[in-house]
Amino acid sequence: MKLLHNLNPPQKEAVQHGEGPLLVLAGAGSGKTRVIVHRIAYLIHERGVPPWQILAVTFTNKAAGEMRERIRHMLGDGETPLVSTFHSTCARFLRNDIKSLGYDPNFAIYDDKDCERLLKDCSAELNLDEKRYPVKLLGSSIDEFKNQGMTPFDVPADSPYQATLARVYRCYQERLKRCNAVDFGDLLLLTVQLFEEHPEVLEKYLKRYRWIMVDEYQDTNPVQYRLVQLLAGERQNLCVVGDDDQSIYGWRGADIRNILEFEKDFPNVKVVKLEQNYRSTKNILDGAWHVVQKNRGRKPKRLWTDNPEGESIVYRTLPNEWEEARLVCREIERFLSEGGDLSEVAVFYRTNAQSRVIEDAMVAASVPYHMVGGVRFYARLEVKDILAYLKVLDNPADDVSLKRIINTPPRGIGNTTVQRIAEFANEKGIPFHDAMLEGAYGPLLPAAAKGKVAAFVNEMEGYKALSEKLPLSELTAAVINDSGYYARLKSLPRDEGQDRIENLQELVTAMQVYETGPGEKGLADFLEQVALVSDLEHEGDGKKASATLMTLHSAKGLEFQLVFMIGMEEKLFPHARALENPEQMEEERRLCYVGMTRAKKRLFLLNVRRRHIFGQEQMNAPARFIADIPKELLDGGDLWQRSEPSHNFSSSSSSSHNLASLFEDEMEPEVADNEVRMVPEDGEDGIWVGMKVRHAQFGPGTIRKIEGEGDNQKVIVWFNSLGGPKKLLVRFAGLERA
DNA sequence: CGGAACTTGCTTTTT
DNA sequence: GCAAGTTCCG
Repeated sequence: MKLLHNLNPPQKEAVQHGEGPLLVLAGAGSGKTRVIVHRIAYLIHERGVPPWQILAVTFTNKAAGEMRERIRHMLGDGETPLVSTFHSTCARFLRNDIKSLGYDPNFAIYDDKDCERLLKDCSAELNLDEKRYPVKLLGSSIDEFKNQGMTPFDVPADSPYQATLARVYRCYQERLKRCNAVDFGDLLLLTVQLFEEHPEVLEKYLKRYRWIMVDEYQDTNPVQYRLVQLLAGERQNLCVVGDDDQSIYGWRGADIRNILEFEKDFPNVKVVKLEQNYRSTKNILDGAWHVVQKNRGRKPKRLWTDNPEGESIVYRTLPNEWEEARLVCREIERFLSEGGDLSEVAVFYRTNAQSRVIEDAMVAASVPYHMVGGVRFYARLEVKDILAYLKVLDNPADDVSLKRIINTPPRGIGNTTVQRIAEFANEKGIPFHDAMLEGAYGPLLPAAAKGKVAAFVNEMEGYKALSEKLPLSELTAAVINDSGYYARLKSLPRDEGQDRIENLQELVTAMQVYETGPGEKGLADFLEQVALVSDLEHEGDGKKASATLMTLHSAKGLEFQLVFMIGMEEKLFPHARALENPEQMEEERRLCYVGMTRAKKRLFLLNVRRRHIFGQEQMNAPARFIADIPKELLDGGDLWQRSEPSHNFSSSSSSSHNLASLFEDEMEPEVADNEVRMVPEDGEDGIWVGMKVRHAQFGPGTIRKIEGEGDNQKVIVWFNSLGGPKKLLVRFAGLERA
């Protein structure tokens, strides 16, 4: 076993550390996962620790998956340690022992949307003014309370406002319990409560899990911190790995002090620093360091690398987001022509909304890509609808799901009826489901409504019966058909219905895959996966090479040879909401650091002069981070406010464009409007047959024909250079009026 | 009660 | 610019 082979001295030190707390400060690209994996193998092989005594906790499913994979690769197929996210770990504990807290073990896990529905009911019950207490705000406040480890009774009523929040929180919590449901925050908080109020339960887990590892420790919030402490027990065989420079989840309650003060919390801790970076070129590493080094709340340190200096970091400013996207595609093509591998390419953006333009450009340029995150599959309307049927079958007390489907598709059970049932449920403090039965069989409702509700109850009983004999995928197919949901989608206009039908087919396929996979095959287990994994893994796409699109947040832990960071503009990145708050600004800076340090060989920092946000044109200054990178590391750095020359079509008509003033609104010459207006927004005034245009590549030409509208608008242009026509998507052509 | 037409408010980031 | 929520009408 070459366990210690190819490890540098500090890595070895971390791997070989025995009992007692261990803090590994692992810089970007310093072989962090490697250390965890090797350490686990070391414990098992050299220390004789049984695998089932080891628990490794991560933040994301992706990280857990990767770690599991690498452990299996190292240890083979035998028994493996439990590697899972905080939330899945807690869900597992709660499924076993939540009875002690008065919930049923088949509790549902609510996502944000579900919680919002519930909160709305609470808000109504408490007669709150929705203007003063927007549901969104209530939700985030409660989430924050939970992250801090506070129950409704821990909320200090030091102002009327706080007192109201506490009341909402209490109401919300009661309702969740009545639904036999928990939210994400509860998974952690209830587990802590469980352990603190029932020491005998904790004892059970302490006996079993004797070695605890926590990845990305800098991202733990106070509840997670408490959980880790509880699980460490007196043994304190606790190994935490993290990097304060990569703490990017402050908004989710993560407290960077957890890692900065770990040494205080565990006085006899062993600290190991991993400072050699194996990933990036010197230029990239240096550039990133200059960005993050400005932060005050960090442990002073500087990574080093034996890697070559490498290429300069490339900085470019484009006229608009479409040109930005096109540059990305062109550079990807260049990279491929140099023999690069598409799976080594990533595009990072600050907000999900930015992905669309890139996607469109990639489709147009035929660059295969896949998106990580984004609109989650299981969050789609139609998927949630069908899942709601299944959730009710699994847990009839689930009010939110039941109310969702009772009249979806329409079965003539209107608002009045639902309201009456809900009122009855509230009066009695019983689940909506029980009140609904009363409606179907008792004197609660007028005859017409009663009949319809009874029919629905019947329908659900039918599914329940099916659920006992059919595999999940077939049950689901039956629900989709028999409920009339499918017929309804069919009846929609083609463009609306088709996507949704395909999504439902994908849902059934996902279930079939799940059924043939290993492990549990039940409905409850599937639902848990859906709640916690929250996205379909598209690994099955045959590892077909494709570029990766994702937010900066989901980029953490990954690496690529070629990285683009787009939208490097003030108000976007750093995000507008961070501008006023120094702490949040530090987090943006770390986010920038995380993004840059993902790049192994080539790094592009891009921004645009004008961008559409909320459908409105905005002009923002370049991200401040650009100016923090020494000019000698940057290609384009000395001209940092200059437009990208070779792709700035109007540069010939106005050389003043090349100078620094472009970002100042007043100075913006109107000539620049041309190229922007040419980008079709709603197909309005911009173009007409016979119009003379200029194309970056093909030069001057004349529009012969216009086809389609909006995003799909195409033009046929007769180009002089070609001596013939060319069909172009207006959106991507970047045509300029000639 | 159901569906169309209109209005709104929204965007950080994820389990 | 868009999706979701609300209002209004048949």
